[in-house]
Amino acid sequence: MAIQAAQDALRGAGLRATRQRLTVLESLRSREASVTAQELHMELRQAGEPVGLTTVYRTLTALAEAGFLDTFNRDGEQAFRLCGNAHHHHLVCEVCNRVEEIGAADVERWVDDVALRHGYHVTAHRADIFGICAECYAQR
Amino acid sequence: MAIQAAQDALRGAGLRATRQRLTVLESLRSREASVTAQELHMELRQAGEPVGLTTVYRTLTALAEAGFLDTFNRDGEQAFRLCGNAHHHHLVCEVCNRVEEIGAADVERWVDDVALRHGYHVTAHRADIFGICAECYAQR
DNA sequence: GTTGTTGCAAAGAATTTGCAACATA
DNA sequence: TATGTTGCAAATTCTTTGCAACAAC
Repeated sequence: MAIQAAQDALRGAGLRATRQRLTVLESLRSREASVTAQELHMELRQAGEPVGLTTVYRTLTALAEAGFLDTFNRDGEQAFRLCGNAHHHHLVCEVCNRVEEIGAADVERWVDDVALRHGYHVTAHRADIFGICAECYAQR
Repeated sequence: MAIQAAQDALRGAGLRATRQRLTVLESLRSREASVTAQELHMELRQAGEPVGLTTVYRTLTALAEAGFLDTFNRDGEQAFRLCGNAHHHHLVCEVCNRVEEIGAADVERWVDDVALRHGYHVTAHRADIFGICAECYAQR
């Protein structure tokens, strides 16, 4: 995502393209792992591009609501990761927090089937696999 | 779960069968929805069987670790629900928090398949469907 | 009796809110 | 310039811990 693209993305979501938001987006862009607000805030501070903790929280929440970020629950703490806009599922490394998006037509079929049988009106679903990636596994 | 069964369950997990723990188990027993520690604490207080909030937290955590409870993340707050000991997935009503356990052989196959292809060593997986149950949907 | 458990009060940690200064469009 | 945004400090909320009294085995 170039700076231009990031600006467009923000504006598309009705958000002003401020330095802070662009900084957050840029930091998320090159990242395979998910991050919490606290982690991101600290990293930006150490990188000399400080953004207030409050702003990090607000930015991550806004981006997630706009559909730019996926959210994960990491031991009570909320973690975020940039994602495409399409629906997908995840393969998460519990050691390095890397997140891979995986397609899952099989799962979609299963979801529809189960909901139909139980008379539920589906609003969302989630299918994540947690494990240790090959790299982290080799280092133990 | 009779009182005797509850006592056995606790002892099996290396936990003493105290009044508080039996009260919590009994309250979970007849419940279709998940509950948070705060909710359960309040309900017990109103029911005239008070258990300290700290104890509710500790009991729910211990029971979950022992495999008696499933845990859910309800908007940042942790919710619990009694479950069988076997592995399973969930169909969750977002209005009344009712949780139905659903088998998912299809999902298990998908999990193994994806992990294999990505070289991951699976530690856990989760597949939940969120929606509105027929009952709640009718009342809107 | 010994050891695990309880529950209060206090501490901790993540997240949200009020509000005045400020930046974007 | 008008309105959205920032960031500090303070408030909230969920959860955990220290510790002395207490209950289960």
